[in-house]
Amino acid sequence: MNRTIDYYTELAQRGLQPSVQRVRILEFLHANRIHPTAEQIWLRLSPGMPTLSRTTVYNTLKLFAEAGIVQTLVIEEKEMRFDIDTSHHGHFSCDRCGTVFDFTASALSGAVPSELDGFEIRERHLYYKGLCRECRTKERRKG
Amino acid sequence: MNRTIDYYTELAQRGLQPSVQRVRILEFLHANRIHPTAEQIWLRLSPGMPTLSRTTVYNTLKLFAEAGIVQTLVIEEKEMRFDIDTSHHGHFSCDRCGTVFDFTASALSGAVPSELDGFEIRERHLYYKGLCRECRTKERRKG
DNA sequence: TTGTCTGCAAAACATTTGCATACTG
DNA sequence: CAGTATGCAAATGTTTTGCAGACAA
Repeated sequence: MNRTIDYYTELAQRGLQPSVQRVRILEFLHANRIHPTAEQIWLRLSPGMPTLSRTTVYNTLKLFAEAGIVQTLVIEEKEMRFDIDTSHHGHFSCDRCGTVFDFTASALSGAVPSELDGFEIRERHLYYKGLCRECRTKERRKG
Repeated sequence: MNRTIDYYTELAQRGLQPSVQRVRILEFLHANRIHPTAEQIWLRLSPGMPTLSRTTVYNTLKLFAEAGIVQTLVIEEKEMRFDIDTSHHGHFSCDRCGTVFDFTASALSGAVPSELDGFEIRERHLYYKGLCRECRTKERRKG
């Protein structure tokens, strides 16, 4: 089974033109569950596609977000991250190594507080920050 | 009772030099619970303090954040918001008017999932996005 | 007087925009 | 052929940095 074809048809079925760039970006997101930034995607794909521009990566990610293919995470200042897993889950961002971890979060599926009655909720995000296990160990060693 | 004096001593007690700029920014944050951006604070204070620079506003907010006087919200892309209320609560950001609302969120005080065992959690944020009551009504009127 | 704070100008950085060229149906 | 996608270069907007002068303990 050919994955490239899978993603090609996935895009086509959603009514999006399955250009080479879009298929490769979608492929990358499925294969690399690292909540990448646009820059990371570009850095990893451009060696194999020398003409790929950052603009296209940005355009494509915006398109994917609007189509509901990815969710956008604004957990850190400055750069946005993209998650191909659009299910409800929490995100932990390590202040030291920058890695973003997933964790299960039932709070995101529960009832909405009455203070928000009448509000239309489109997105729910639960973000934790701190030190991941590995970085915490390293910090302790240093002092 | 003189509020300016209160904030002056609050800063002094925390070991921060209570400069005119810092007192005014602290005062503004207490009086305007709007989760302002650095730019908003500068826009509102500079008419009364013509020499106030954006740099000072940024420096001061960073200082306040490090001192635990404010919490920083990265709910929206691009600009950071500052909240003088450092207690556990959720934030709702309206996609249309940009207003950030508070809501009670017990999920932020509960237990941490076992997936994060060994992690050091320093911050927890719950962000909702969508349309606030008022904007939802307006959207419906438009069709 | 010695270190810290302020504020200007310039830099840094992620993202967006304008537009010409290249695809694709 | 008509419409959409790509990609370069330039613009945008927020935040940071370098540095000189002002201020405070």
